[in-house]
Amino acid sequence: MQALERIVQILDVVSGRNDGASLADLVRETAISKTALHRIAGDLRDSRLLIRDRNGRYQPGPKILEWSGLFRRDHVLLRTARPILESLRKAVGETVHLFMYDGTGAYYLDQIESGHALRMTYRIGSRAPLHSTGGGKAILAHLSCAERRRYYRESGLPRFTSKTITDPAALEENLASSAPGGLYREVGENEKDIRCLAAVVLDAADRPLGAISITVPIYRYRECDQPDWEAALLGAKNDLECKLGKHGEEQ
Amino acid sequence: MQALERIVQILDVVSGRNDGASLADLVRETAISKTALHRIAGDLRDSRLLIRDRNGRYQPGPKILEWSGLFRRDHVLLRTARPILESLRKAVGETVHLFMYDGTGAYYLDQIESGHALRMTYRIGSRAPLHSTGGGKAILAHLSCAERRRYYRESGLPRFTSKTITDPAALEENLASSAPGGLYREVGENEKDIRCLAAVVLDAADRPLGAISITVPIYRYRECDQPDWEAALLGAKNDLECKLGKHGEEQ
DNA sequence: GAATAAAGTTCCGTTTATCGGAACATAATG
DNA sequence: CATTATGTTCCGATAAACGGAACTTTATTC
Repeated sequence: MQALERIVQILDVVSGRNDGASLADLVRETAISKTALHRIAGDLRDSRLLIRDRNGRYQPGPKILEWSGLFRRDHVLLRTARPILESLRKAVGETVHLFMYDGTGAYYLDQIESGHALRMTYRIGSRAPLHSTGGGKAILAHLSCAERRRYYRESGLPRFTSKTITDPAALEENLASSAPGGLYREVGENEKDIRCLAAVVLDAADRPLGAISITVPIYRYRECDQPDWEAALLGAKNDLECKLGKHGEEQ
Repeated sequence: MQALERIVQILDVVSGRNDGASLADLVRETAISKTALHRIAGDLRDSRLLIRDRNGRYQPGPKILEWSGLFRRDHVLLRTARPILESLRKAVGETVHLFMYDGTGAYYLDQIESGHALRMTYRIGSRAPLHSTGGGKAILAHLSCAERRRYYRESGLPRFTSKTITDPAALEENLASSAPGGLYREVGENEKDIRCLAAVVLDAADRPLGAISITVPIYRYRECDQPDWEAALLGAKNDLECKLGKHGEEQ
């Protein structure tokens, strides 16, 4: 659908800038003709997906908030996980993430940032690679072999840093040698100088719903914290799985 | 644009339900053919605006979070107002709202709910009528006569309750007789048994950016609270206007 | 577990919604 | 005041989207 691709392009540009985009900006940053942009932007405005500020620049519109507000309010995983993430964040003092797996890939569903000035921030809703992030690896390890192979093939295991594992065989081995308790480590594979500890979140049928992770800059990492973090993370994982009805019908 | 209208319809239905929508649900709730729905929903999935859960039902996709996350992070008015709304909510103990005016209408930009079981909840991002809500009236009163007349004409001043003011002349008079300090009252005009106290938020050129309001169920309203609320609301309004750079270049 | 109904998917000729060039209008810039 | 950048309107051509019909798969009923 051509129209949709263009709509997405436009909204990506507009929401990716701090102070919106003018029509000319859109002409430069997309491959869409000025005429079409003018028309589509007008239509997006009618649908309240865009608004024009007093300088005539296009800004994200309230419709997006409407959709996402409902999203946030009603999303079971998000709503259930929030308080658990908050206690985890409080316990470890570092950025924690909630990943969601949707059958083809994972994305950041929620994030609570560390209090430190230097912290890891990703964009909520953006894609997380499965092979180079802690949460992604935790999920990958709990897919069937067939699904894993399909991911290897379709993604091509792109390299992000010098440490990214881009060889399927090496990745298989890495996944098999997980940390105690079914936790997964990742050291600089997705982003230089960042390490990550993650646990998968499974449903009643042991299929991965997503993952929880703790992310920390490498220089702030201390070996001695590790046991506490592992315990806290495992606690959070179990807590969340229980609340989602995995281990018997509680709650 | 037909495609866009359909996309919006589909996402409205999907995000308006608690547990997503099946294709058949969409066939029932929109006037789009099954074939087209199937195709468009597939395209929306490719763009990550929808996902399919394990029951095959369509759910809002991460792209929406991505767009709205950026929206929330970067929106000046929202970010600036948040802490102010929080203290206001704390001071009065009732639901507070932030309205934004975008040149043609107003919408709920943020909301902090009261702790009470019975509270007023609107959907963030949804439209707020200008003539029947406290915040709307505060904004309306600060538009030029021409803009106000245009709104009367275009909206037709629809009636929501028996108390809604639907006559332009009566509304003009109502707006002229505002409460002390430039505050606006609304009693059951938008929703039965709900009353509201609101203040406009102006920019450096005295044009309305939006409004702040306190909303309370009529039975919980006590005359004696009024002076405190008025003071708190005026304080919040001034605070916000200062932070936005109205009264000289502070901050 | 066969029969029936409902939901989901694919195919393909038709049509209409969208496309973009060109010309025009308006606002910024030097 | 000339010049350039930006925003807007018009309109015929075209390909992108449309929907009916047929088909497959999944659920429901007896």
